Amino acid sequence: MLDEMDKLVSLCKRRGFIFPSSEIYGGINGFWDYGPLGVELKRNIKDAWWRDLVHGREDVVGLDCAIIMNPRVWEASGHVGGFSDPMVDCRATKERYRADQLYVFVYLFPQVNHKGEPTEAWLAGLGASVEEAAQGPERKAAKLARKFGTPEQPPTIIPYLELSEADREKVIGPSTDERGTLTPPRSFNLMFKTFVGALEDASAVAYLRPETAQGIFANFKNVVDTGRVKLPFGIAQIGKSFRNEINPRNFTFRSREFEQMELEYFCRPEEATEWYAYWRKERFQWYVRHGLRSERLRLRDHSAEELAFYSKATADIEYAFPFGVSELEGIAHRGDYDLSQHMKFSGKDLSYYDEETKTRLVPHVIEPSAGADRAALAFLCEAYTEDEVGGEPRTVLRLHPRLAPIKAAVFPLVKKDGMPEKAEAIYRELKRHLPVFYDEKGAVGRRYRRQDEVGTPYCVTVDGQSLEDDTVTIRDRDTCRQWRVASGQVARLICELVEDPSRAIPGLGG
RNA sequence: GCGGGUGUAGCUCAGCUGGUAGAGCACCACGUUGCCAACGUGGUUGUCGUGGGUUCAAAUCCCAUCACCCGCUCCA
Repeated sequence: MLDEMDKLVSLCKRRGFIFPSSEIYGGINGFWDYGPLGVELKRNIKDAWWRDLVHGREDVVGLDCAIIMNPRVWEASGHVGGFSDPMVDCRATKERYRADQLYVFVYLFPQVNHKGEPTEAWLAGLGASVEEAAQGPERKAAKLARKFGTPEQPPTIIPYLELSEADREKVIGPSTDERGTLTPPRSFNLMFKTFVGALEDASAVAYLRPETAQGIFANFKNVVDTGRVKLPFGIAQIGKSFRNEINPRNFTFRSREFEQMELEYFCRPEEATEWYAYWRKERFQWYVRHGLRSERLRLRDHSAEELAFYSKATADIEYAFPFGVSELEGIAHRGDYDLSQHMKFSGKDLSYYDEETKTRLVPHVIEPSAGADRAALAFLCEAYTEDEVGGEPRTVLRLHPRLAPIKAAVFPLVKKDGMPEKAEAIYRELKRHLPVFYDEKGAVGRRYRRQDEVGTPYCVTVDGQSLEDDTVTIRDRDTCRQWRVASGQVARLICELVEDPSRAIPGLGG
């Protein structure tokens, strides 16, 4: 029995939504390709976001930055320095520790060794603080004390990162009784590194951006100078980002190349809390409006301990995927941290002159940062449904019509009596306005089911009556109900339905 | 990165202790059919993940490698 995620992955492959990248060469971990239907779905998600956050508003402008930027951008943002935590592995037990959470306790026991020196014990403990780390070594030291006598004084405590190479060999790891099993700290930088220009030396190193946000901050002054924007205002960007994840997992959820939809909303410091509350609510509602209606959608505020040091408040919009509750979008109140950092590193003044108060200020920023691929995956998971029609099982993607890759399919009921010709004419007319699909093969029931499986919300069928009175039926994907409309009205009706499915009015005509 | 599992047709999978690769569904054509996965007939599809080794002979045994899944780790 396949679980829900397996079924969805299988459907995505079978119907052309998502493929493993470079599959004919065996694939590559953490990268995925969107097929003919997947690209439409993802594009629709991005379009919906752009339309709602940029075109539909008067206070947001768009931007499209280069993926490769001056490396100093990532020094200012903290990605080069603090982006990755160095890790230490235990060769004996295969445990892995964060190096900054390893402390070494050095005890001196009165019993002397062959050189006449006191016996040393280098015991590593693990914890976010020295106190927390102390427990393990204390226990081991107590054991040793029975053999070598009570330690002469409290232990010397050294963070593992500060140990010399030679001293590391003396350390007994938290999970062993053997010395020298810990590796040197190794850092896993999550940024993809490359070289700009022909020479592959240190001065040519550049990074693929790990987020789109910094491009917005780096262009803040340009937009203020040229965009005729006034506080409060936002700058939006959709684009690819890259993180060399240690362990990509869960289908497309954690990929090494992914697409972000980020908004940086700049405002006066005293209004920031209000705007944070606004965007926190607004972004949650956006997912609800596009079909994540169920209790599987959550809004979770970060606790004080969880907050990044510069953030005044952060909330995650989470979705209960089959593989667990995971983040779709984070809304962060980042204060003036980012602009201040770039002022410091670039030496440029990024403050804003407020005409109203006649003062200069560094705006605060609210950052709703969403993953387009994660949204696509959530919408697919939410839409995937198995139900019964006339006693037969059916797989249907109940995607919001605005997101559906194909908006309507046009069928002749059977392939004769001029029905195909009439259906094709309707198809061509519809295709001028919307992505639509024509199919005349096999039984009509099978064609309906095929469209259900890829989420096509409406099917238009030309039947015997169509040839007499020039009407056709429109079938609704979710209810399988049909109603009859004049064929000349089909295009307008489908367009309206895609924008607002609640307008469906069965009973027009007959 | 570590440990465990898996990899055979487009999808789901069978293929035993080595002996000429299969099923269901899907897909295509023709006929039939006239509104929810119908039927008949015919047909297409695979370097058995990849590379190497053992063997007269490897989907099957061994080694390596890649990918996916689960757990650990990580997720600024």
